[in-house]
Amino acid sequence: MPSTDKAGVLKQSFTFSSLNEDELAGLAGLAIERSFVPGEFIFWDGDAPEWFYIIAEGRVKVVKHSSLGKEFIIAFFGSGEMFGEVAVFEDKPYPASAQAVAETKVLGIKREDFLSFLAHRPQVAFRIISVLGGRLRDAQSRLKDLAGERVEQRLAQTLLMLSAKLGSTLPFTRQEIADMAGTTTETAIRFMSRLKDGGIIRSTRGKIIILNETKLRLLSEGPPQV
Amino acid sequence: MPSTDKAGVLKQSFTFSSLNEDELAGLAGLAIERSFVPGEFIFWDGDAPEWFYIIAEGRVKVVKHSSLGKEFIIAFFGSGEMFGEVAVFEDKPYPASAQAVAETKVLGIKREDFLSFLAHRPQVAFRIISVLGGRLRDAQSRLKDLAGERVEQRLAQTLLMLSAKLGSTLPFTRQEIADMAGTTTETAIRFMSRLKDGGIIRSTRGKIIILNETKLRLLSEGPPQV
DNA sequence: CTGCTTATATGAGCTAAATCATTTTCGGCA
DNA sequence: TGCCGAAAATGATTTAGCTCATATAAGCAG
Repeated sequence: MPSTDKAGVLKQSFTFSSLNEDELAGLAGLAIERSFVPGEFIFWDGDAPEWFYIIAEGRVKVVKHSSLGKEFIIAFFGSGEMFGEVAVFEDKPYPASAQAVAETKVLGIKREDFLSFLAHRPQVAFRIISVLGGRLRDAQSRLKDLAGERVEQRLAQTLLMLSAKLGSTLPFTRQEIADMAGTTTETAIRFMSRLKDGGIIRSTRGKIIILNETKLRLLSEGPPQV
Repeated sequence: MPSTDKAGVLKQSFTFSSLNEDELAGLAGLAIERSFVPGEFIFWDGDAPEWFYIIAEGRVKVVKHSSLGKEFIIAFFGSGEMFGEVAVFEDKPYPASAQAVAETKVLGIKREDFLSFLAHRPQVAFRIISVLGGRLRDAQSRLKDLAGERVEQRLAQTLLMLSAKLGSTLPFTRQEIADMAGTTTETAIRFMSRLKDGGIIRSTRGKIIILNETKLRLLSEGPPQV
């Protein structure tokens, strides 16, 4: 018996939720399932883009490394989200690496299979445009922050972005937050300590709970008048 | 008589070049032409996304401002390139401002008109996926640079990116380069002076000519061993 | 419970790059 | 031609935040 209901996984993803049963079954037929343990890489920056992925369960981070080896986290993805798609559409090497951060199952679809499936489903193409558009918007906003805001504001901005997506409980270490905001772990820790003192967050090891989003937003916007 | 051959402009853009004469004419019929003088804004960050734009002639920069007013240049666009599309697809306010940097003519198409045109042209949707994918890739690469590389390497990277798109003669001031690399004008000037001394670039006012791309690439990659 | 690993915390210096200030050069135009 | 505004150049000073070093605490395996 199948270990995962592939069509069900596809159905619950934004990109494919508009497909009917037959179409879902057809696409599911093209998909294979792969499992990864925490820390394992799904693909590496520079690999040929053979596969397009959808997360069935678990969590994946997409990262790039600087010339000095420092890690930058482009994004975290969870169930129903796709990744690796940019490389697939352009037929260029993956521009980043994907790494499982939890016990993770993904559906993989071969590049050519996916493209020919897509050729007959304009509505899926529109969904993809929508997803890419949203990601582009995010990326440009982060670019502006990295280029022009100070660390405090970048960190606050990062927390807000995460909470908009995941709710007020964020399952991240300070190191991960730092790698998303483009700063060091120490700086992230110091900032979080101040947020804790100010009653803006609460936290346990590896978890951050946002208590006062309004104050956090102030910090992320205004000049550092604290 | 029409001041501009609208269908001709569309035809020479990557996104629409696959359309046939009739389709081009149809789309051209939806487009209006607008002209801008250097410095004039086409839309502002936060405006409602009524229009989707294609450049007929001239040059446009897309910028975002930090909380302290510092300008960050997301991209420059020239003839045949589209901009403002992310806002249009998502029906959210423009996430950045667009400003003409030269005498510029653009074709504008109303959001709804464009979307309904697109609904019947999957091949155009694929082109758009391709454009968005490329821009997303660029943005993510720049994110990594801004977060993890030092200014020297970011500046070198910026020059390389521009030369890949425009050739070895780059019509930019040091200030513009700085605003793209996320640094200050002074720092950009100092860096350029060193590049000049090293015979890597030549330059006149407002123009930079890359003489030795190989050396520049070394600078952009390696640790600063100069 | 005990030890071990990993996250969090905190202090003290150091440095890349920003800031501030002034000067020189260029190119268009009256 | 000579003037003027913008771009480019250069020096001096300051500082945000990175680095390095060391310490405490929390979860987990045996």
